[in-house]
Amino acid sequence: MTDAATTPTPDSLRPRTRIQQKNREAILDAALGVFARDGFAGATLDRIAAEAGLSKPNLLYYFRSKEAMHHALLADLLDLWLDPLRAIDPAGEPVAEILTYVRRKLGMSRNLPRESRLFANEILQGAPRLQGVLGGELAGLVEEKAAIVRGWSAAGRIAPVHPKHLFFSVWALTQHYADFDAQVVAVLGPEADRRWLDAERHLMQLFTALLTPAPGLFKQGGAG
Amino acid sequence: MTDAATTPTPDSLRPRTRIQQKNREAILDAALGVFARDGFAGATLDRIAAEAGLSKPNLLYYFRSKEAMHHALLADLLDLWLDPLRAIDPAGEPVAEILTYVRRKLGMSRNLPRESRLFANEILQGAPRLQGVLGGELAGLVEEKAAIVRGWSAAGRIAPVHPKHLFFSVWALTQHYADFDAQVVAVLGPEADRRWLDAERHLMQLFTALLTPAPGLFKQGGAG
DNA sequence: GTCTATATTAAGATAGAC
DNA sequence: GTCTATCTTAATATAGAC
Repeated sequence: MTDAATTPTPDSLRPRTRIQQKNREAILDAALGVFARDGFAGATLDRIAAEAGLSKPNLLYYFRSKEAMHHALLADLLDLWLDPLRAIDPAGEPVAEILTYVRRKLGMSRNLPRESRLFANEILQGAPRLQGVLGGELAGLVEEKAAIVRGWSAAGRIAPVHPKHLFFSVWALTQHYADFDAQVVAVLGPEADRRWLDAERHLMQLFTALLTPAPGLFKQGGAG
Repeated sequence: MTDAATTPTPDSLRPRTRIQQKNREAILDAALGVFARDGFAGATLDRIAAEAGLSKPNLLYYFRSKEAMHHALLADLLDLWLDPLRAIDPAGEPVAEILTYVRRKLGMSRNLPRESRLFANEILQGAPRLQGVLGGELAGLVEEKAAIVRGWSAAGRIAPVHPKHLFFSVWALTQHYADFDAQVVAVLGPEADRRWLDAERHLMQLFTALLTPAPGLFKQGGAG
């Protein structure tokens, strides 16, 4: 079955010419930067137009409103954002699985800081446009992964931790380096160049200490 | 020496009638809520006026501009924000000092969430009005306290950690519960009522695990 | 599809009566 | 000190030519 009118084709996937695609992407890229820095209310179409290299009315040819641009960005974001969490494998080695998760999330902070800030802005403002998704898709996925962590704790393969607060910790610690970068850089001064490397080392140490089970208790099966 | 004209009296301390004081405080209180939720650009004088129970022109009788209100809030905030960090005592028991610090910071997230979000909004936007203070007062204080932590690590009284990234971790983990409350509540669902208690337990466990030095290495002096 | 010109609304700030 | 009325600017969005 090829793509057809059977399933309602989402707006973001409607076929377009190469020029249309290119302009759409240029607009969304510019909008991402502006929304991330200035928030929804602080962002202006003038700025987005300038950064995209298009005129303001031309922006509104591609998106019917500022709101629509913001919506298009957010709609794609959560999926991307949750990829590392989805990748947690119940069959993997528990501590390694979580350390990998942390490393991936930190990598996203480093490589996608605008996305992180867009998300942070939205949540800070009470998640007016994400409420449903947070309580639905996100809560469901977290519930599923929390059960895995709970199982690992019960089996003594990691220390007993509150699974959901463990995830909060991963989010808080990794996203901090994107969202609060201005503060991180100001505090570190000349050390700031090394911040991503030092952050990774620090977070590996932190989660290893938190999760490594106390020796001699429960351990069943051992390594491998 | 009582207060006199010797030191330039800051605007926020100029003597006022009780009514003036009360209105000023009502305005700042309302402004704090609105700036925290909507960011600087998203905040409107109409909203602030409504929440303060005053007319818009009356707001501008007390503060010459929206910018001035924001400035007044930020000016007081950093001092308050850094109090728990200042309280870290080099003569205290290392792990206990840091756990106390974490507990105080978490308490501030719980009791002063608007302040936390105001601060987060500002940093998220690149700290345009705090750059100087972050690189000055904040960086200086962190440097001082980092030296203490470094000393504790060197003496084997806590595990060897990167002191500044340790502070970042405290900030990220505690402020997350204020700034991302919408997400925390959505993910926890019915558990959300217990979030502050569970967060405290989780963070105590996390920092205890991170900081407690490996037994048998270095330990000099022991308990007491 | 892209532009110039413009309608419309909202928000910061001021004037001036009381 | 506080209000109503208003000025002014800036920003979203649209009309209509090309």
